[in-house]
Amino acid sequence: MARETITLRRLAEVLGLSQTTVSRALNGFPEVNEATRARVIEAAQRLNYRPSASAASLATGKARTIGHVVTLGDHMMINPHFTDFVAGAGEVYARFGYEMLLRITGSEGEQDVYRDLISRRRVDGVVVHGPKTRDPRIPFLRKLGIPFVVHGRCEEDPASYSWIDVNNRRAFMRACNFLIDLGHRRIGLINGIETMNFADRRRQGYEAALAARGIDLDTSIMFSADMIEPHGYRAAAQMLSSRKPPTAVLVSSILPAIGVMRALAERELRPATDLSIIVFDDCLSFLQPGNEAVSGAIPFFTAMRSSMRLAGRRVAELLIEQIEGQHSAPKHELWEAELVIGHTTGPCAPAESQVPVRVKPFRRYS
Amino acid sequence: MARETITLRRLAEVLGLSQTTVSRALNGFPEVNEATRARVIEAAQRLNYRPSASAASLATGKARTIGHVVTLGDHMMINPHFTDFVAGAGEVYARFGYEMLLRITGSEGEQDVYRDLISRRRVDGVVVHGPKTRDPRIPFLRKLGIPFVVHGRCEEDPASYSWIDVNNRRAFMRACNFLIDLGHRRIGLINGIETMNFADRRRQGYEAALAARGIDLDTSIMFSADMIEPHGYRAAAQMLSSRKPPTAVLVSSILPAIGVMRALAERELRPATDLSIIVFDDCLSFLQPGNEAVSGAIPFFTAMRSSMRLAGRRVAELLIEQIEGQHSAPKHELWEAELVIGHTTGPCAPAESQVPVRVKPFRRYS
DNA sequence: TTGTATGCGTTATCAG
DNA sequence: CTGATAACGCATACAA
Repeated sequence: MARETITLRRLAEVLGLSQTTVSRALNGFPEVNEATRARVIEAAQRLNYRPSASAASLATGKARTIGHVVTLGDHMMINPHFTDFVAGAGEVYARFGYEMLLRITGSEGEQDVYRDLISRRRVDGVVVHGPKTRDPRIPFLRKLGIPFVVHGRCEEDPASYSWIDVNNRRAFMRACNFLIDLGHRRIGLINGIETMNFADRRRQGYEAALAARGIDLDTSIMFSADMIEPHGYRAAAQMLSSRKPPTAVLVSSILPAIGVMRALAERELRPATDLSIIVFDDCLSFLQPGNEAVSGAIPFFTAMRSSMRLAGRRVAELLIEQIEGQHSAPKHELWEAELVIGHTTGPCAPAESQVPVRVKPFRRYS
Repeated sequence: MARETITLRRLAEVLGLSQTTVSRALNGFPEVNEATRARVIEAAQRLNYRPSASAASLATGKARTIGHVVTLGDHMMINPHFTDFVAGAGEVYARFGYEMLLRITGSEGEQDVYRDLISRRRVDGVVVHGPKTRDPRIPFLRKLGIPFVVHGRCEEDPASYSWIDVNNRRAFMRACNFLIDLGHRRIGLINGIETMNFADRRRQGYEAALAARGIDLDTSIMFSADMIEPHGYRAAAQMLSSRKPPTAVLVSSILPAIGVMRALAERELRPATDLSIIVFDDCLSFLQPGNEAVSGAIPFFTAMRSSMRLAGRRVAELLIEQIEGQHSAPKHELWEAELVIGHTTGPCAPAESQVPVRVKPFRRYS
């Protein structure tokens, strides 16, 4: 029983008006008589009129669509952090009447995907996910002259485009200092893939903190791979089985941190007591009891925390501004992660510790 | 340096041909001279010509886009299983030249979203995610007369539309029988939200298996909520703290199962030994070491397993068939989940067990 | 305040 | 094998 689709022309016929007037009435032009406008709107609703997206797009030159290109990781997987980011962006798109286009792609020919999206005029702008330290996509998109916002940033010429990033370097420096203050001296690192700029900067923070306290690096307790559970498990298993296991570890995502927990359980070891763990927590919704601003209860993991969902929202807002506004200067936001103390950190065992330390759970450091 | 976008007309001018011929050459019409076709293709590539999506869509009436509407859960979250599904679907879309449109929505006014998508002709078809036992979306979409495929199915009139589903009832029956065979008599259930048809059917399977072996239901060890980590944790914590904890538990997703592990660790209990766990595993990529066909190694969790990614692929294929083909009859596929034995199941402790049982890990039952 | 005429960039019909 | 020409459904400059 599909009712025939109703077009602007038919709607105008029915109303005994011209297409122009109907179009203007519907699009809120001021010069329309309020009485006719009311009539038009009523009829449009009654007949369930909706303008054809492609016709509107063809006429205006705007697609009212934003592209997200997600690159499948080593494990042919979509980064699960993407889910929450997209949820945040989606809210904003809904509010402003934009659609979200998703392209899944392998790592080869990524640029072609962008070019394709742009030159077929399917999107008005794109969001760049997971920038590498040097990422050819950015100069490429700049050359194309299309609006885009980067979630994260690159090292080259970051002033020339809009981005939103977390201060990853400082976050890991801080987390590391916190562990050192607890008396830990042997601190492992389970990082993401370090061609990713965020992971690279996290390692810098870790190294800087150790260096500042005169602790030598030990690459045998530094790991880097996709942020998935098995990576955390394997890295932890290897460290815990070594002759000189670390007393604390910095983990780049809550997913590998779960793997660390598994490795501990397998050995009947306990977090905090036997191994202190701090994770970078993007507030993955499927691991949190509530929404992004997890409130009240003491979280399980001690974490540096920053919300993916919020980032998604903000990136979407910036991009829409850029698309609709006059060409303003690029904008940047550098967010500080919040340190939240949970149940997975504690003082270093006396044997290795220099000073006994006591910590109250759940203090927040701005 | 945004090169001016090149249109069919300009391309035709450059070539000294008519738009018609150029269009035909590019779209592979047989009546074009192969020499001219080659010339056209060469020029198109050189000038980087791409047809405007909206113009093509307007002319053909096809959007070459498929809509996915994802409803935010209680925790404002996107179901993480969605990620892998979408990765599978995306592969197929890429292969057939379709785009994927994603709409994030709250639970209210879901139907409006579909209506909007369809009547603005933004999509040629939609995928229905997470059908409830009675789901108004299905009759609604049928009435609209638009192509759609359901991932899962509803109870009402399932023959009237295309779907792909896992035999959830049998999967849980099988898992439950396996536990009973191991000597377990007190088996808990940590289920998804039971207005979802898949969760409802899983409970049916669980209940049927118990009933068949003369074991009474005990609602104090049956839980139902969003499939997230904290749900598994809380349910397990509650059961383990009770006077008569279960010796085994059936869990609806690997995420709450991780929560169960946390509850165990907290009490210094061990999986298999102290509590047997079987999970329904959708092969979430961020928890697996490899791709969907996790090969070789013994998995940690004993699981009923079915791949989300494969389901995404197949659903996309069916939908495209339906869009492009002649109106064929609805198709249905009911997949059987595979039982894979990992490290989280073992015989019931002698005190309660009737027969001692020994199990080899990693046998697969087709 | 309303209407006419034209263009947006394709595809498709019908001649040649 | 190729080319005019007319849709497709909307927006908008210009006219009234």
